[in-house]
Amino acid sequence: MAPDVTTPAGPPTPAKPLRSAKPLKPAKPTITDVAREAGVSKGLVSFALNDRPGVSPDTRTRILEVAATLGWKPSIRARSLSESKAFALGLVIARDPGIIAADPFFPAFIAGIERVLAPTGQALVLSMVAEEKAEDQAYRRLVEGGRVDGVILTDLRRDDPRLELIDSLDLHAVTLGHPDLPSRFPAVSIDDGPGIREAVSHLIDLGHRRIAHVGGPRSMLHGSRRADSFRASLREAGLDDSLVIETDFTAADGARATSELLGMSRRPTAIVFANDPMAIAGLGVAQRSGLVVPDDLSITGFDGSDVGGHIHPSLTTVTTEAQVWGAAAAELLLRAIDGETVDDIELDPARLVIRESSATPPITPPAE
Amino acid sequence: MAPDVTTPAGPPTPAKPLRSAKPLKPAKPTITDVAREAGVSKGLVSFALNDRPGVSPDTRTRILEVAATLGWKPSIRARSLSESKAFALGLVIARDPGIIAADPFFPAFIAGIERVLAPTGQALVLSMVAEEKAEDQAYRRLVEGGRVDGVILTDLRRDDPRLELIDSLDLHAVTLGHPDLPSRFPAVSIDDGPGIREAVSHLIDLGHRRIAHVGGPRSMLHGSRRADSFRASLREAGLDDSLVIETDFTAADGARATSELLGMSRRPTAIVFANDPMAIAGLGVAQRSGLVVPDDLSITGFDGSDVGGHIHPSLTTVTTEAQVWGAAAAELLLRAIDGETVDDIELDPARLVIRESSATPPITPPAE
DNA sequence: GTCGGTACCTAAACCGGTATAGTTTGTCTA
DNA sequence: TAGACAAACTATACCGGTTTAGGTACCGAC
Repeated sequence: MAPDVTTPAGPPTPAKPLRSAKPLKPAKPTITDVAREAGVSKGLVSFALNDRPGVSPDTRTRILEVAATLGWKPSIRARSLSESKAFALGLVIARDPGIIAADPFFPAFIAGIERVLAPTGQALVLSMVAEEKAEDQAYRRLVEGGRVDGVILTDLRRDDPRLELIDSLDLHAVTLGHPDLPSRFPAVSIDDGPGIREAVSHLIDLGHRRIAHVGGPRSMLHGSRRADSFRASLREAGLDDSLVIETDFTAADGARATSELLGMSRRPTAIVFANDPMAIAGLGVAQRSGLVVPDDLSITGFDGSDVGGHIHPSLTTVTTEAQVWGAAAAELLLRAIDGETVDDIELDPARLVIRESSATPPITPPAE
Repeated sequence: MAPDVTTPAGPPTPAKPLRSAKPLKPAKPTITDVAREAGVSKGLVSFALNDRPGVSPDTRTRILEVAATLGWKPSIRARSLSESKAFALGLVIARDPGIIAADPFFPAFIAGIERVLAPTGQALVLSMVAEEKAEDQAYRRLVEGGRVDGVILTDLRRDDPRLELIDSLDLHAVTLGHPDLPSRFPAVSIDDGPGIREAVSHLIDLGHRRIAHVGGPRSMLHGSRRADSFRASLREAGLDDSLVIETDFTAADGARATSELLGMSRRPTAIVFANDPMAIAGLGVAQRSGLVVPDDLSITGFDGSDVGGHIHPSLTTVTTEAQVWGAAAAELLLRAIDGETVDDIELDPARLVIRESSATPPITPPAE
């Protein structure tokens, strides 16, 4: 037999140095493959796989078996196009990464969303933008290509323009907390009020009379609502409610606010912070200026963090179940997308966890 | 003509009470609408919109104008199906939400990814699972339906089974850090070594001779590498390198490890922690047991957090630029997906930031 | 005058599902 | 024994893009 000239004779070709040593790609099966293998039409396979009537029991099991042995998995891409659905939810976080990093809320919240989404085969598309002005674009990007079926709106603001935007984009949504505008979107909310009130009355019970609040931005609804609850609690007790300082939720700004409060001629004996990172930073400022917490100054946080329980003194804080929020929001949104008319959900109110950073005030009021 | 009995005659049906008061939905335009409006074929519109040759300049501009006035936006769903691409990247985070919450790394990392992704129109699909065993499922879900074109692998472990898994799933990937197995995936890495070495020699320069390390899980590569660097630095200085305690990265476990170290007969005068939350918890333990930091004990953290700079004393730490990591990883992965052959990227090594929690050790060594 | 080539454009297939109209088969009824 | 009707199944259109195979028209060249 003549040597084959097309492939030069010689030593057996050494295995060519593939970057990936995979010779043949499995080429994952489509519904057409299943149909051919089962000897039925494509449409019938679709029926069988979606548990719809009009398929004889025998045929149905045969189709399912073939699909299983072939390892068939539905293509979300095809299904998306065909059903005009994305099978995904969107979450846009519009905060400076530095702030989010310090805030234990989002990771737990996202974990809660995932817990609900995973079993349904849906996915979470996350978009994180630094500035609020880029937020519009983020939502537009998500919806324009049809990437998501709905979004979860966090960090609601006063007169939040996103409500209008989402509405105009014809998208489903749920809000975290009740917006201050009429909204056609269901809301998942926790009443911050009881937690703040608990914190304030805890401090009053201990004997504090000058209590300050280091709050979040008033432009954010939960920020302003915590401040409102704080003021209301103090007024009801007949105390001065004017010691409220607004911050941007960062540890740095929390430290600044604390310095300001401690520099007053009649400084407060207790400070209620709107989140844990600020409380921890405030604790640092107090200690730095020679005060002993809680002997000279009591401190409470919000949104219980892991570290708060381990610092010295450990932080009295108001805990919220971020995971439960996430799960509830995802569940509600999925149902809304499914066409159900859904109602708002009220979750259990935030609760105070008393630890070491709060105690009776000094007997002689400071600087008086 | 006999009255139609199928639809009973009667007053005109009143407008049904819509929940949304939007009468007509805009029905966003497709490429076919553009084609009809511009008087050309669908295919030509596709050519014009994708800057491909074969379209006369006049026609091209006309098509683009029509597309603009109609407000046409490409459907990612259709494009996905047609091009067999998802136009999305996946990130699976397999840690307990509590740990992630305390760790400032991920938010910044994700922000970095977004910064690269947003301009390209791609999206980030996030999956967060609590247990490692659910991880496989998470990756499978992402890839099966074709939701992502590639994934970013964080928290590499020893003999990480995911490398094999991703490979078998025929997916693109980048790893954060070099895996300990041969891998066909490009890696983005920061050498933790210099940061740890800087921290150790900083402490040695201050006069410390008994230095301990509270490290991450040895099963995680960056955990064990930090520990290795720590040991090597000490050995090179001729010091005891045996004081290494393994933790799970949580503040609670950091506190436990610190207690253990401080309870020793000859306790260390300095502790190098593998992350900031553990360092802060460790600081709490030290203070609780009556030690003054940094006079009696020096402490360093890792992965500089926002709060670390505001506690008292402020935390000496090793900073890593998580945002830069994220951006680099996303960029690399996009290029790999595009078919380019890409090389590993080495980022600037982590650097020590000296603050207040490190100082000269006490003159009389403790408990001796 | 026609041949070849290029520039511009159309028609139609394709991606992998779902939805719907229509066909076959069998059974029950009149 | 035809007609009605339901069950089981097939064929095909459709979602909205991309891609490829053709098809004109116009050009210069021989």
